[in-house]
Amino acid sequence: MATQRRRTGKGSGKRNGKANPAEDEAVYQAILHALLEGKLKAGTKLAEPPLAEIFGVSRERIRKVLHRLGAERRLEMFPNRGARVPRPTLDDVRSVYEAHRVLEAGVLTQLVRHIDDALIDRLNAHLAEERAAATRGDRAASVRLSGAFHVYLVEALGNAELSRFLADLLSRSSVMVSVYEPATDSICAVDEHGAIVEALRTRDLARAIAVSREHFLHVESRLHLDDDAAPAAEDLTSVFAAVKPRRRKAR
Amino acid sequence: MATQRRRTGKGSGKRNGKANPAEDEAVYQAILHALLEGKLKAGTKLAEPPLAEIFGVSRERIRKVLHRLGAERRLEMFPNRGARVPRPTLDDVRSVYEAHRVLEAGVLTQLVRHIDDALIDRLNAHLAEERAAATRGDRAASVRLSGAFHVYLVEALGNAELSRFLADLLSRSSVMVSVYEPATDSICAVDEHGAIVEALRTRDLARAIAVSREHFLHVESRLHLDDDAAPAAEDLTSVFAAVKPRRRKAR
DNA sequence: GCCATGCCAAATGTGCACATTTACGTATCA
DNA sequence: TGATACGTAAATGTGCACATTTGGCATGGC
Repeated sequence: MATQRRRTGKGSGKRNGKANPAEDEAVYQAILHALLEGKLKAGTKLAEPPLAEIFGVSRERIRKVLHRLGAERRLEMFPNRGARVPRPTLDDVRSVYEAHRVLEAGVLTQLVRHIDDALIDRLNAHLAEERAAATRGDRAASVRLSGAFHVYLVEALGNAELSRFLADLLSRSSVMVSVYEPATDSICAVDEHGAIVEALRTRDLARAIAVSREHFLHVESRLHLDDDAAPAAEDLTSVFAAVKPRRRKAR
Repeated sequence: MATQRRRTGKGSGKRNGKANPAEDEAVYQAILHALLEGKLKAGTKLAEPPLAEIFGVSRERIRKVLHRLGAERRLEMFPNRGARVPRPTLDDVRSVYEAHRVLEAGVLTQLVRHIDDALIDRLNAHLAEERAAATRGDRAASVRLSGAFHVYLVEALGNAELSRFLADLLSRSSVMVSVYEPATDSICAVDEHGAIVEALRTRDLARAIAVSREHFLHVESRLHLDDDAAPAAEDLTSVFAAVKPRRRKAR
């Protein structure tokens, strides 16, 4: 078996250098969720030492995660000056929405060529779910299903590149929505989704694109700059208090 | 060894650990270029120690670059087993081409709403360049300008998200082209580009999309699986011989 | 009173020394 | 002879110590 070689010095029961890829993912998911939920105020600095202390992992692990999030443009990285929560401008938000609009126009163009009854049925089933959630006033489900509708459209093409791009856009817009919160009922109106499906069923591409466009403009028009209405916090400890796998003890 | 340290230039610190962020970028660009140029055979393992030796930098530097390339899906990462040059299937290639096709359909849809004479003039000027390169037989310029045409179309929208997505698709397809090399004259036929511009000028969206679609299908049809025709090498030293910033002891 | 300068604590960046895992050659046995 | 087990070398993963940089604060000069 393994020769038990204990490193002298700071062992003291704590796990020293072991491979644990799950820990990376846990920290990554925790910070990502905090970003997506809007729990972190825009401009907040994410320093390595306090995060390492909060999560009870080494600084290098935090470091790796922060750089990964930076590469995904979910954090703003400043050389030698650390990572900060990005402060998206209203133009940034419009850019994401426009990209989603343009993408969906292309998707619809491709869809009308390959659409079949089975897909129409699936989309209608999804619409039924959306309506059910709306009628019973389940706002969380409504928001989720509204986003899922657009995911359905893209995934109907079965193209991994397009699906990935849409997922990126959606996660990005969800962050921004927390800043420029619409705070209205549901993000997407179900009847607009239904109109898109109906246009697809009749292979009316021009109408499908027009409805989709109006739909996105409608959603976009609800955005408004609302600076200090966001309940986001700056205190990292309170933000990550719930998901703390810490092993270290307090000093 | 040599205690001589230069402040300027790339004084590749072997024993001395100094900050040099430009070195990261140099290594990254070198490997990325090798990938884009198709110099690396699909399936080749990129181990850290030999690369560190070749570039004359520390292993951690190589490590960081490899992981970055893995996050960009330009390398295949296997936990505890290193990085390998991906081996794209023909379906992968078709997926990228289809994504490009779908994206451009959306871009054209948006473009016909905002197009003006100045843009038409710029596009025509670009077409003239393409024709000039084609008539003088400059294949390298033809390929470059052909790709730039599609970049022009997207950048006319001024949307950073869409531009980034297209750049990603283009770099990905250029890698794949080296595997499934078309080896024909030019990637894009100039007259097809001209037809797109003409359709845009007359605001004929349906025709623009149809031409674009045919254009992409035309390019895609040239692809063919050509296993061992690729001149890619497996020997890392020879691949990176030209871009070796390594410092010798005494010279 | 205000700006410039220098010092110090904290944070970031990096090389290095291990631990762990994988790959591979060799020996042993059925 | 072939397949399995084993031991060793190499490669990957990680924590740690240290260099470098940054930001703030105090001091002193104008």
